[in-house]
Amino acid sequence: AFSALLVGVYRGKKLHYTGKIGTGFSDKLQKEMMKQFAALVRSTNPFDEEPDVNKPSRFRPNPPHAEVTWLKPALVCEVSYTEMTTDGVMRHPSFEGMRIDKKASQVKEEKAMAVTKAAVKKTAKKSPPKKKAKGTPRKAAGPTSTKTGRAGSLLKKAAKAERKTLLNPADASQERTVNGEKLKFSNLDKIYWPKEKYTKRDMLNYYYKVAPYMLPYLKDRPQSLNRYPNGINGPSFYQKDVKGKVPEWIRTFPYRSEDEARDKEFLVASNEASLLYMASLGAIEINPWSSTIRKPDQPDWCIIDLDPDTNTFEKVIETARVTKEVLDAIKVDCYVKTSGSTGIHIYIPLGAKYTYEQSKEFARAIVTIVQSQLPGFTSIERATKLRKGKIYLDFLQNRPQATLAAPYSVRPKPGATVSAPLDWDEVKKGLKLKDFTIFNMPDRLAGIGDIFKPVLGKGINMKTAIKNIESVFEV
DNA sequence: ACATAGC
DNA sequence: GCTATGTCAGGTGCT
DNA sequence: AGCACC
Ligand SMILES: [Mn+2]
Ligand SMILES: [Mn+2]
Repeated sequence: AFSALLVGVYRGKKLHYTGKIGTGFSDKLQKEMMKQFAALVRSTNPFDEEPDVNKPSRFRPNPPHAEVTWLKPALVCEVSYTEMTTDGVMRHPSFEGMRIDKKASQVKEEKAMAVTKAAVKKTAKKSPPKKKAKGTPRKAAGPTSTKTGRAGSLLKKAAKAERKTLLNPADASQERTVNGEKLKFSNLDKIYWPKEKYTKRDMLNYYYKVAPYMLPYLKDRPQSLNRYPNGINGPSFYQKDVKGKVPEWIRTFPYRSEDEARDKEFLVASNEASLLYMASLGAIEINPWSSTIRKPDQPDWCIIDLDPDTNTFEKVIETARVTKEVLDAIKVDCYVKTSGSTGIHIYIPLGAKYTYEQSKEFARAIVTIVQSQLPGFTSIERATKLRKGKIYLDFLQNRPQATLAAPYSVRPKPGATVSAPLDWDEVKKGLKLKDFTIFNMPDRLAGIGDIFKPVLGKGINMKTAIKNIESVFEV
């Protein structure tokens, strides 16, 4: 298979590079295309200038190494994209299909058109095959947004442009209606990140932009609020019980704590308005349960939380890779994200089919194997004193009421970092937590979409997985 | 943000 | 009446 | 029962 297509258009006699397409083709279609490509392989670059296929982009800061296979520029395909960047390549390109009706030599740059026609571009091409990665670099934002509309039903899945901004840069206090609820945002000029001078407004605008991608991981889940009303260097506090303290449209989930004989209520996220409401309270971090109120004791995912303590992030990356190998060996799907702070989170989809207890014990089995393979710098001891500074393979977050920073959650850390879902091919030397922030995550999402989505899928078969553990690892 | 204690 | 201060977690593994 | 930990 190939990871991306390099395409271009003719300027006079010269074929000019216009970008790399990494999405929009199915596995089946890819197979057919590869057959077609076989006869067109050539040894030299057909473009006027050779593109750098390994150039990092803003949303793939550390792309997997790609090798190019050049093709004769004989084939034409259709591509949707949101605009041309200042570097002259397509922004958020997505493959829309081959065009057997067009000759390669006819493919010219399209002019900006009215909103009714063509977000479409025809191009001749060649391709850089690679294993299975999905790379799609591009660079820097254009200064204006060249409006390219959608050509109706022709485009099934055009790359989405970033959502527009929620709050204006001028007023310190603003009201907006979201999901039919009037939300008041105040203290918008308050500096939440002093070193960078990022404000509460910056954070709220971020949450608004990513809300559609983030909501599935929050909806119907009780929340543990961790509030920083005066920014990341100010005092913070936890808030779980919101009974009588939130507007009536905010959903809640009743509970009783062990010691206190008082009725309490968790806040439950239900829509964008509730996400923005939490953020407006200074909840920089969003910390949802792993289960929903529909099945409060049955988590949708199992978490393996890698906490580095004194170790380098390189070692955490190595630990994540070993964890992935162990899970691959027993045929268990898993997905990975940066914590946004110092560690890495690995999620295994459970489909709300098992209890927290089962999830925890499954995680324990996995991390026990990982620890035995990396005894030098990992630990599963709960007591920090016994860990001796090793990476903690934390499986104990798989219990009722425990939370972790959600996918795409902002963290109260320098740089306004966010928890960033990753492709496994990005989890390698060179990965940096600080590469993912409130300012570049919306672009990455528009480009590659929510790659964490399978976490909410059908879920693994734990019985089969445990059987595989027994046979593969002889435990 | 809000309740209560203290001046 | 005004300002200062306090409060806004909690279950669990373990000793 | 109390503490440490997340
Ligand atoms: Mn962690
Ligand atoms: Mn942890």
